[in-house]
Amino acid sequence: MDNIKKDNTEQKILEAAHAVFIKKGMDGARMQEIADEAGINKSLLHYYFRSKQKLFEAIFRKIFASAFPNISRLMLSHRPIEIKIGMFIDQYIDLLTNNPYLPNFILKEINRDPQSLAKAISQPELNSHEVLSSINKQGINPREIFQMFENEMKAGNIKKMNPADLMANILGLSIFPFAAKPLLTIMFFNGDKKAYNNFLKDRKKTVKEFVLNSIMINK
Amino acid sequence: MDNIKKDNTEQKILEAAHAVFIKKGMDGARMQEIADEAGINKSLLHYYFRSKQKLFEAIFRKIFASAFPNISRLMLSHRPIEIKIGMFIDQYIDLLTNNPYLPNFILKEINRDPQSLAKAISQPELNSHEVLSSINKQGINPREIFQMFENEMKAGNIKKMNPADLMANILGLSIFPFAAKPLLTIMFFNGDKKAYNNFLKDRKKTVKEFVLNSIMINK
DNA sequence: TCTATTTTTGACCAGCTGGTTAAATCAATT
DNA sequence: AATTGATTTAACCAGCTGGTCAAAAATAGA
Repeated sequence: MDNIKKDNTEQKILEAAHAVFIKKGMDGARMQEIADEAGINKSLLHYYFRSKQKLFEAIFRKIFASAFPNISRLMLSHRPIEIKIGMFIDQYIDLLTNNPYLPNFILKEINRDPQSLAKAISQPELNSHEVLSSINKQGINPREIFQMFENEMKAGNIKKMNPADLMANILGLSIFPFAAKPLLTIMFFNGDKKAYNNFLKDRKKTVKEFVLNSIMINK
Repeated sequence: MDNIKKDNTEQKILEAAHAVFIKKGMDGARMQEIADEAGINKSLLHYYFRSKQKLFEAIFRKIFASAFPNISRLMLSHRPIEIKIGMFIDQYIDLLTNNPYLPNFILKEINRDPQSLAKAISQPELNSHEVLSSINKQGINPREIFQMFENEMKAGNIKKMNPADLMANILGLSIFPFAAKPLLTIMFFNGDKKAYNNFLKDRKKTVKEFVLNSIMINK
């Protein structure tokens, strides 16, 4: 069998499906559109992936995994807490800047079908060779990160608070401007896209300042 | 003409459409489902509202308006800034607690069709009698609020920062836990819904502390 | 070259969706 | 009771969607 050709087609399908699904979501995407994007016959989609659902699940796991880069490795490393939080915000906003459709896709799909989410977490990324380097293969384990936060609090390095709140705050501050892009562009910047982009450009700095101002203990 | 009957049917349609659209969104909603929910024939939907699009727009404006309670009146009132921000966070999280599907609906639709958003802002809520009391009829004007923030900064009451950042931070911190409910329930609380609800219960307090800790100037 | 297997295609289908239409029902006026 | 106009219904339709299938094309092995 011609593995090269097979892999090529499968790869083309995956890339096309990724592009279409992330733009339109599961409901909005059309199999014909994916086929066109891949430059192949629609039936081939069903030949390689039995149904739209199966194809979507394959893509969803990838996209979902890419939305959570190796947080754990960074967060559990031995650096000062303010450095770790700062680096995380930097990396996360960089990720969102390069993949601005990510938040919208994730939010839409986890609300449309929360089951997929559980599945994606329990069966993370089984693909053989082309695993994105940024994926945390063990899945994300927030409890370890929460524990680390609590240790820093006990050590008196940051103010005491619910670690889930701290994590949610960091994520919310990072993600919101991307998820609500059209809203902010129109309401805050009167439709001026350049003004919105300038706002985004400074966002890494301002989020870091905002978070650290809030949680660092004045010495 | 029998205005009572007409109003009744129209009202039933609006309520049914509201319920279905907020659950499924424009793409996922079915005219038949709305008709069933209202207990009427599907053709009646087209009799009262010409098309699905028209019906959706009528509902969208209402839902969108309800998502922005009279921020301006509160924010421009003569109270200390920390009180105003605290009250706003209280009110907003209360609103989201009572309408947990709001963030998901708004985020989904403003990204699906940003045009509607512009329309909803420029043509806010023209309905005659049953205008929600919480709606700011003039629409929201963030620039006035930004100006107020800047005045407080100049007066040395809060730290200097981009007012758009401050507003985005307050909104993001408030909205994110609701928009990402399934994600947080599974990843943070291991699927334990009670733990998620407890988290939400304290959220007003923790968001207020987080924001004020960050922006208040130590005296 | 001939055969067997895999890959690709085009034609097709059942089911659902938003929407239309003509007829039936209802309510008010005369 | 008859007329008129608004409201409601049932039946229907065109178009699209995911999916199937048999045949064709490509490939690999003998």
